[in-house]
Amino acid sequence: MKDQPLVVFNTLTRRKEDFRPLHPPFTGMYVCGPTVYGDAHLGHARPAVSFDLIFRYLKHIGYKVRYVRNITDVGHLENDADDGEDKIAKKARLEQLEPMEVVQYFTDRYHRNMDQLNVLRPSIEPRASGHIIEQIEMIRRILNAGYAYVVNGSVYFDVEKYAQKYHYGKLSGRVVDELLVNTRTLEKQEEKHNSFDFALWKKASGEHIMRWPSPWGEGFPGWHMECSAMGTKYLGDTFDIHGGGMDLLFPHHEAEIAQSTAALGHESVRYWLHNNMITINGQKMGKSLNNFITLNEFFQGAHPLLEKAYSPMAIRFFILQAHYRSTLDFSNEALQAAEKGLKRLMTAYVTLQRLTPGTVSHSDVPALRQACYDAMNDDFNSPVVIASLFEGARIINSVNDGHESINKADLALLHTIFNDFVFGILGLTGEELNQKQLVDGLVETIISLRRQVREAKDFKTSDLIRDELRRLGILLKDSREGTTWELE
RNA sequence: GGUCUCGUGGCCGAGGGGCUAGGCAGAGGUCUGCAAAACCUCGUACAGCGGUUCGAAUCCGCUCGAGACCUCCA
Repeated sequence: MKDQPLVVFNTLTRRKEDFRPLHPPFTGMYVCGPTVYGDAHLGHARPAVSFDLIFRYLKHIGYKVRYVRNITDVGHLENDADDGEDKIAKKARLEQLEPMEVVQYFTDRYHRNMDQLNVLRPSIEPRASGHIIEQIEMIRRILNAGYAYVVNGSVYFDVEKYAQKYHYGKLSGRVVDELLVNTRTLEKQEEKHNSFDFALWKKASGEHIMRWPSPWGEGFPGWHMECSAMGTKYLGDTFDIHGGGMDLLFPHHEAEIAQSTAALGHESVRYWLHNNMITINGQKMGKSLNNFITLNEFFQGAHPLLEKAYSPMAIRFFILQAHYRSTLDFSNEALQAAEKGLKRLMTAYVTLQRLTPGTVSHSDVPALRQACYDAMNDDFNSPVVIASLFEGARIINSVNDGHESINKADLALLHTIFNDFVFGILGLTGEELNQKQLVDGLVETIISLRRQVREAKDFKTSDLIRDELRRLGILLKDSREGTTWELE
């Protein structure tokens, strides 16, 4: 079952293809990571969880995966691709911090959020600012190949020239002639030959603080350069998978293809995988619409649109219940449904631990396992995996209730299925109860029961309760106002 | 305006020419001191209109509606 071909939907061909890595058992995957100028929101969780699922599954079926996910800390501009302020630099100016302080702060917070979601760390997490040399080198190669031009200390990609030999727009379906008509003409773009040309290197103006020396003067790299440079640096000139959000298809990924092809003479990426968006009230949740809810807000319930707090695992499960290429609509109702479904699955797992085998099985457990692999092999169809796992939960509960039985081999298989898929591949974890809340609640409950006993003048029982708690290190103190407690 | 998606029962979501997922919510039942959990049963959904076909939610066309990208966004 693991030997069945894995089929993935390649955005480049718009169809499902057999996944055949270049150098099995090794495979490489590059995914566009966050620009660290703010807290991660639910939209950021989608690619993180989706590609975590893919990373986990590839490893599960035996690949040695090198997973590269970058941190964008320079070059990502606001407003338009060539003349906005750098997002990081802007934040630094507003907060009166060094840009790298902003980067460190939000990178740390991003990592914390990803850990909470049980998203595995990538194998390599390169930063754009740490790869200026590689980017300059790649720009030089593009220039040498004749697909870029220098103007006044900046370097631009020559899309028209490139399009004469290669297919610009092959990933996103854009047509160069139409781009000319449809691309907005923006201010201060007179340096470019064509409006659709994009910056590889930008000259730094006087007040620009994030700047590096280059053959073309002091400046900084264009946003698209980092991924081309770092992807090929760590995964080779040709590598298997490149992922990211669908909103990056154009221009970001299209530009990446053009850059790599111009510099190397061939494309770098074999399979392009794109996750869809999370919507809120039918619209994409994103920075620009200012309709996003951060992960921390979800975890704390601290947002007007949230009826309550949602645990990281509820969020993860919510995301996995939809296929990664479908839009997923946020609502409190949907989130609460996910929360309850997750609880049902986890409770079944606990029940599974105390099941004892019988002589016959009434349910087809091997078929269940097969269904899980079939679903994953069909472009990572996690919702179908989850449906099968719920069938597993049904079997567990029925056996537990004595409505059916399961033989020894099938019981062992059920353990394997849950361990492999629930924890290993879907990456779900049991919710940890908040220990402090739990202790507080328990002690308060005991104190209130003891009060009833005391009111009934049953001091023998009330003293017994106090002594037993004291043995655990919990000291009860009775006073006129009532009973308080503390840990000794 | 261009390119491209998508419209599935109260909600979320798979599937994708005949075998009609799953979760949540709801109804009934079993169990039960009560409750919870669990199990069983139930609703018979595919935007509309045509067409192809023995047969369409699934293919084709049109209409309506929603969204994404075309500018930074995961």
